[in-house]
Amino acid sequence: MRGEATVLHADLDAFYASVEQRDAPALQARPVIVGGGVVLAASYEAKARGVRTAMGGRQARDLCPDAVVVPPRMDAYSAASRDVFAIFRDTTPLVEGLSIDEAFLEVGGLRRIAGTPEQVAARLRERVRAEVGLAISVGVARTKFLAKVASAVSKPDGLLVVEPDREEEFLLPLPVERLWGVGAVTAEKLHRLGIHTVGQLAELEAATAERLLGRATGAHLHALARLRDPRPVDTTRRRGSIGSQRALGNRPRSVDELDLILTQIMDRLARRLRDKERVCRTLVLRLRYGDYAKATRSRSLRIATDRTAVLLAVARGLLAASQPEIAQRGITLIGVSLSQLARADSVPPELPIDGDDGLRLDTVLDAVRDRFGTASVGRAAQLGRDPGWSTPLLPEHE
DNA sequence: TCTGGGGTCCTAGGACCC
DNA sequence: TCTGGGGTCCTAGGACCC
Repeated sequence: MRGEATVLHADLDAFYASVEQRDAPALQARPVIVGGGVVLAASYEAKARGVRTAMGGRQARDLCPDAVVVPPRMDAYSAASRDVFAIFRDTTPLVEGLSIDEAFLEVGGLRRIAGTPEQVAARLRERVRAEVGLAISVGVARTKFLAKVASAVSKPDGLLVVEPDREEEFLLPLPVERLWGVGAVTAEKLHRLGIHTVGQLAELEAATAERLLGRATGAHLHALARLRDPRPVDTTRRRGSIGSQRALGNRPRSVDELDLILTQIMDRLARRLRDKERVCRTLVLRLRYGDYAKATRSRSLRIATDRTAVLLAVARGLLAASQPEIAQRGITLIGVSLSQLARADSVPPELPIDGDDGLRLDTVLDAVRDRFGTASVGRAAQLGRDPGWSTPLLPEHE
């Protein structure tokens, strides 16, 4: 006995590009590409010409020379996302955000006040269109996974309900690439075994899938292919990490140049941390060398923090340790992500905040001034405006 | 294909503790 | 003194998603 189709997956269409077309009438009905070096988003007019997300800008312009290329306006997208999520939450309290432009909504309890899930979905689409000016596709199904596949199949500007007794008919003929979690590598492994459809994957023994794809991935994908997805809509999920990165191109970078970029990244990240009233305990430095091979270096602190100066000191230590490798191989990307996030108020405020064994704010300010000139001190002062940072927060062996 | 920027989850070895 | 099992944390890497 299967349950009812009460999960909505709502997914804005070509989100960044649609916001650009909404805000600039001249762009409407024209191919639009957001992002220069790499395609961040393409309007459906551009997609029709073969332009795809993550494609190199050069290739995209070759495919679609008359496309309008616009730089991303993250603030506008964040604002549009907030507006849409407000409508989600006005529809049902049971909203699980997945990314800036998509969410799951559980609407099973709304029948008496708002109608069937399909009626709720139709009204949601109308409201997003009327109040925010964007097209949104919605899939409705018994499970999150099926709802997500349904919204993807319904695009653009679609609504698709997968009734519980039609699930096999809907899912099994689809290519395995449609499974949420099957990318290029996994698809290739499956193809080598002659598996191209979800139905073929479902016919395997679970143990076979696990041997082929790894225990967790194999078991998970095999369960999805057999229509098993017990995950409920989870409204309590919070972000587990935040990060920031910069692609650098191929030219050589001096130690000072890298340090400046790292300082900017840490400044931004720590401010985001504080804005969200969160602290982090683990810092991961991400590098991509001249040959585009990736590496990570991480350090966990004894005590979670949101202090720019502490985090910057840790990041600088990791970067310094990587400097010989960077000098030898070159560097094309630097990034940092902060993880093991917790609520800021979970760290007792009386923790030691001003060590006496080095690393004082004024030392950092001096260093910043020496390196970048007095013009940078303003920002450096702001970046260290919270005086609470010290070596006691660093790992003991530092 | 000469390659963004933001995330999630899983694997695996070693340290360390009981 | 030696051996063992179980659990957690740290670090590094990889696949995948939008």
